[in-house]
Amino acid sequence: MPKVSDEHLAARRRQILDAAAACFARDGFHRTSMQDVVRASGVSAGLVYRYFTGKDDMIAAIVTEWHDQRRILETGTPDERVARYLDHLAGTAETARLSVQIWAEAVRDPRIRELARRNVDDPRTATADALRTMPLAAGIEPDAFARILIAIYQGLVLQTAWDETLDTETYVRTVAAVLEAVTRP
Amino acid sequence: MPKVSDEHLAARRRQILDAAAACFARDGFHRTSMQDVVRASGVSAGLVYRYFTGKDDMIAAIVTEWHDQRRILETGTPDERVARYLDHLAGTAETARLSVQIWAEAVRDPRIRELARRNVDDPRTATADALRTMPLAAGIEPDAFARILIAIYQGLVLQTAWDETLDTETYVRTVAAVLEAVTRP
Amino acid sequence: MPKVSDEHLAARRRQILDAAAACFARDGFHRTSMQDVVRASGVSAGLVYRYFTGKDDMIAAIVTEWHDQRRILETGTPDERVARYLDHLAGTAETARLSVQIWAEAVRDPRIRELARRNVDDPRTATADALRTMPLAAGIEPDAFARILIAIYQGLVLQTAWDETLDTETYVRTVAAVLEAVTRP
Amino acid sequence: MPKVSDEHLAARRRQILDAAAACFARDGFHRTSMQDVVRASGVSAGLVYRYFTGKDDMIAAIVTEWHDQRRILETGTPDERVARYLDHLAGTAETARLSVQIWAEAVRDPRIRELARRNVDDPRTATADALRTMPLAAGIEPDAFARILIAIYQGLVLQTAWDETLDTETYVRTVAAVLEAVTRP
DNA sequence: CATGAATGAGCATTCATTCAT
DNA sequence: TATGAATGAATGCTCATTCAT
Repeated sequence: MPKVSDEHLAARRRQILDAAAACFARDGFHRTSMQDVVRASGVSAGLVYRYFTGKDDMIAAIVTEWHDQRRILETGTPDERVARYLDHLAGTAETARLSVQIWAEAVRDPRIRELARRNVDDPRTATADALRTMPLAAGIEPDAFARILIAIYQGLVLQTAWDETLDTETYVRTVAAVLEAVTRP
Repeated sequence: MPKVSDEHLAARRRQILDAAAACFARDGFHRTSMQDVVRASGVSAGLVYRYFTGKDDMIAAIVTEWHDQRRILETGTPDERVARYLDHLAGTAETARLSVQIWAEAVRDPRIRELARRNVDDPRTATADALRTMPLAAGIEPDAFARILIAIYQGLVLQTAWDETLDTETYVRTVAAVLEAVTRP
Repeated sequence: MPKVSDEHLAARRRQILDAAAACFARDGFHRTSMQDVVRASGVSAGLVYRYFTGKDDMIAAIVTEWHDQRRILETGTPDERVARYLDHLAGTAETARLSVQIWAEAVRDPRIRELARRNVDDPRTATADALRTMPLAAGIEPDAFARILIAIYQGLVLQTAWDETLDTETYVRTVAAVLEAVTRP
Repeated sequence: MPKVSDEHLAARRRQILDAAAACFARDGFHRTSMQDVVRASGVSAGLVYRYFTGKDDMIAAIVTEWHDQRRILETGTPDERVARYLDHLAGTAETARLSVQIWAEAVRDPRIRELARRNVDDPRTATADALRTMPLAAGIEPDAFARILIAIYQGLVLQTAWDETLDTETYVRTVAAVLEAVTRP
């Protein structure tokens, strides 16, 4: 019985998942056929179904990995968190495109929506807690401002998904200036 | 002779388009079958094709209407624009969900992407011009800050699409406070 | 009650039938939609169904008219018949194309096949009778040669349907020479 | 691993193509639905599309095979060609019916028309060349008489398509006698 | 008499999934 | 383990026909 190593299994799974992610980022979940994934991954149709129970399972795996990208804003000193937040504003275009597809899927699939919302809520709560320890400009509600910071991140992801040439550097600098103006009144 | 009135024709088109928009907002463009639209609109399959050449044409019509929702930030005094911008932060959940589906579609369809980008770029340019006439906090680049305002709008749309209960009021007030902090240094 | 004249009715019917024949000759019966006929005839969809019970009825009407084009070889002196036969070898391309479509339809529709076969058999029998009164070259069976003359006619119709530029004149002259060689041994 | 043999693949293709040809011969190309072909071939709907890109491709394959039935009159001594020509006058009824359907399709599809015309022109040219080396009865133009021989063939195909009981033997004998009368003046 | 909006069954085709090898 | 041929339900769309006006 050709029992192969766990590394081999994991590598195969990665190979399929990466190919699928590339397809999904480009064409969306529903315009990507399993044949597309099969072709892109270089394995056979049958094999895909030994690693994933079906298309939905594959989507779930990709969404789960995407979901784990949060936690950026949940640990460290406020300054560290700000630095990491600003860093992450500049992501790759493919990641951005995949995110947008997942956002759309979150609209119709409650389980994905749950994950997507936690990707907003967990960092937001953590950020709001941090903001409450700081002096804030007049009228700034910590919780709402935390939500605004998430929105700024999401908006940039969206704009990056549509325009690879977008100059994130100036954008990041100005976000920093906004943070400065609001938290150092 | 059943050469019916133009109003009737327009109303029929609306009826189909509204039903389609509701389907698309809920399930996305590709998970919505024409049968779904047919069922939701209450007309027959054949009739849909008298008003639209096909599914793509229907999507195009919906995207075009969505695209015309911009121009909010392009006319009036700065104060009027700010008021209108803040007003529009609080949209309906269905509109938000449809927007997210269109964003996702914009990733794969260049024509839709073009419209989506213009929905960002036209207001952004107009806003940046207005910002240049105002005193700004240190480090705030007019163009980047205009983009941030769009991002804030987009982020709220996204969060509204996932969570109907989201309290937009506090959010809007805090956005106003951010504007205050940045433009009245 | 707007009771119109019989001439009007007949003219309307002709108008529709001619438009239909043109469509059928170009695209065949099954690639021509009723919408095509409606468009080509310039009347409304509903009106077509006041003159014909349906598409099949319209086809039947056209096939019946086509069927009445036989009888060429059934009356007159042998010489007159030969002259008329040779004359009819050179038909218009549109008529030829319509004939080919009818032939194909005759393969699947027994009623049309019956008419098509009578278009072969009636002239054939009449011709064979005439041939039996003439001296024939060695080995020429009157009935088979009559069939051959029909075949020659059909073959030219077919070749005309595919090639409008076909030179029928030389062809007709050589058919006459064949007749000469066979009937004047 | 079900990388099945090439023979298996070819056999499957044949199975589908034969079933399709039978359907097309009986009902014509446009009255035959893919479901009909699927039913007749005994395979699933999906499988048909692994062997043919669509209905048009299947028609093209059948027409191409049909087209290769020419060349009968292009090689060998004149006597051999005559023998083969007379042999082929007696074809099967199904082949005849398929030919008629292809002829009709040739009227509307320029690519099929091209093949159909070459099925006339290639043998005709070869035959005319052969005829030019022979003594001919008065008034017989080699090229026109070659065309007449094609017409005789086509006419018999057509009459066979409508009438399976047609006695081809007498017909063939009389065609031979005509050839005799014309080429041995 | 005449219109053309409306119908819905039927069509060609795709695609997630299975299973014999 | 790995393959890819095979399945069949579902999709977007067309079209002959009807009927309210």
